[in-house]
Amino acid sequence: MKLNYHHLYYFWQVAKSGHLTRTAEALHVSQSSLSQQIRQLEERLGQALFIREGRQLHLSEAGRLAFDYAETIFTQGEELSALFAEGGHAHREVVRVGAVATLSRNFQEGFVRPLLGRDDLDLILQSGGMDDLLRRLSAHKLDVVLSNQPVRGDSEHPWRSQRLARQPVSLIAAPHLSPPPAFPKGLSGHAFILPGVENATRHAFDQLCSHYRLTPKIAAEVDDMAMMRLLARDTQHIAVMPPVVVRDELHNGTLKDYGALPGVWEEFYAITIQRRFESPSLKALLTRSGESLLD
Amino acid sequence: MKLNYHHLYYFWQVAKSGHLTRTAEALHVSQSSLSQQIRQLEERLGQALFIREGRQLHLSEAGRLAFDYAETIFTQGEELSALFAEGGHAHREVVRVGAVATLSRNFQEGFVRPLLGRDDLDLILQSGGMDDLLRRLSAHKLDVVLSNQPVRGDSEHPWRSQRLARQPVSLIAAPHLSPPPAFPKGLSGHAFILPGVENATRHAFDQLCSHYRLTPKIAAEVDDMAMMRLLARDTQHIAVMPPVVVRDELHNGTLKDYGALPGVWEEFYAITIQRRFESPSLKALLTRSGESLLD
DNA sequence: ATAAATCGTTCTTTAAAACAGAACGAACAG
DNA sequence: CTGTTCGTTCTGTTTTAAAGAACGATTTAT
Repeated sequence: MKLNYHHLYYFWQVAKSGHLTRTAEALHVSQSSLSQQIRQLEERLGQALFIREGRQLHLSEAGRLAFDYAETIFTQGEELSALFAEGGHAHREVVRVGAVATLSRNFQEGFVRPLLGRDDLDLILQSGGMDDLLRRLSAHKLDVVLSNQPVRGDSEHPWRSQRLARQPVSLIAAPHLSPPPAFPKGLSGHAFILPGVENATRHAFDQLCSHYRLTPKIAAEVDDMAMMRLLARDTQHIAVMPPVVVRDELHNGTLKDYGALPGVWEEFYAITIQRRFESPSLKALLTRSGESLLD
Repeated sequence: MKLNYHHLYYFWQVAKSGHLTRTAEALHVSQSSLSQQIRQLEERLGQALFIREGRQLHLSEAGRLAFDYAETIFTQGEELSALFAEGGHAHREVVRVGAVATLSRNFQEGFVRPLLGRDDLDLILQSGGMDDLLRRLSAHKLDVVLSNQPVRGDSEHPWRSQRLARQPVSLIAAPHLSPPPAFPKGLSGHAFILPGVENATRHAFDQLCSHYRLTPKIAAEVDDMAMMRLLARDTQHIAVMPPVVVRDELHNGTLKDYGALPGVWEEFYAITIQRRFESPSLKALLTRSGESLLD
């Protein structure tokens, strides 16, 4: 037995104003009709939504609960309605991409590159924390979230994490360092700029160090790749990061790649909610091979 | 001309499965009925929601948009429905209070104290950042947010900030300090533990210092009142905080109150969204005099 | 290649709902 | 005590949703 949204709508309107007669006039229906349909809703839900005191209506506790739901339901509906009302113009395709703020900008750019040239489509890029982005994903305010970590979905949040690409992680530092850093030997006297502890790359790095019984000196822990790039450029410390991030600096000799760390990868995941109808453009993005994303 | 949620529901169901006939069977209606009502929805919105290719249905861009809205609308509806379905038992009153994590725990406790004894009511307390809490407030997942700062509401977010109480802010430190700190003189040689710069109390403190041309030495900036309490207890520095926070320590002599700062107040605000029907218990909380909150 | 089956649309009829109007009763104002 | 106001209930009417049949287009099977 399904919930009747028509009834719920009337309930919502009456609950908002608190008056049956006035609402009936505003909605251009008779008060008897309103009264009946609200009663039907109450019967359907099995509980009184209003407490009748004399000739006044007060929300019951159940009513307050229902009202909260009705509020989000119908504000959404009105938003939708308004969206279609404003000019009958056809809707352009929209792809909304969220990326965790700590993600390499190069990668983000590589991901959306196929969409950049197209003027038949709106691209929306948003940065944020993982929690925030996933919330937006669940609320259908985003189509995909880019992250360097997969997430485990559950029945309530049926997220799907798909690895798009992985890239090696190197020791990056100023050129002409002496002694030149190398892994696993030749690190003495150097300090490190590392990703923060909640980063998966950092975890892999720590494991690697532990395996070789190294306790590297840490100069800084940085979450943001753009920030790490700056620090690598402006200090004499060794940054542990994917070379792509500092591609330009490597090319023009400002920085040098002292070699990749074995078994340490920066990984990239696309997190989506499984849907029957994915946007065709997004689908195309997700089925590309990983290579083209990382150059 | 209002949006027909009945039509939207059918559209949502068909869009989810992608098949009209199967959906018709699942919903126990004829496919003709489904087809017609979806067509009516399209006419109402002025745009095709499905693209008919041969005998297949694909979502149009407008359809994808509508589907996203429908999704949130009807998942909310199903949640509501489920809530009432699980046993016909009457709903207990619920008061959901959010508090910014930096707020004094004493104050939070004082605020909800009248509700603690009542077993006819569920109390839900949540901590979090201001952004997060306000989002929950807007989504009707919270009834009130406690903060030490007011927020300005706008048309989209009609928040109402109501000052509940204010309390003096004192210099708090270990007893028997020499020289005993005093304001505005007698601060030399002492360092301070202060609230973070985004805190309104800190702002008032800085203004006061600037007025007396003082540049106090800062030992630590702490956002969390509970943390500040610990630091005050375990260091020799002077904490700038409301005495309430360390009431116990003041009482048993672990800490000493060296006097209130003139014109500096810690303020407490309750942020709500204006509604016609507030929970009576919440209403009672909000109309109390401020004094009882702070002892 | 042609027949049969599948799937969505359209038209017409039938069933179900939403609706309006009148009668009723309780609460409040003067 | 007498209007008037406001919500409820009952009854008949109107509107809307639903079912069924006919149709056309597309895919599958023979």
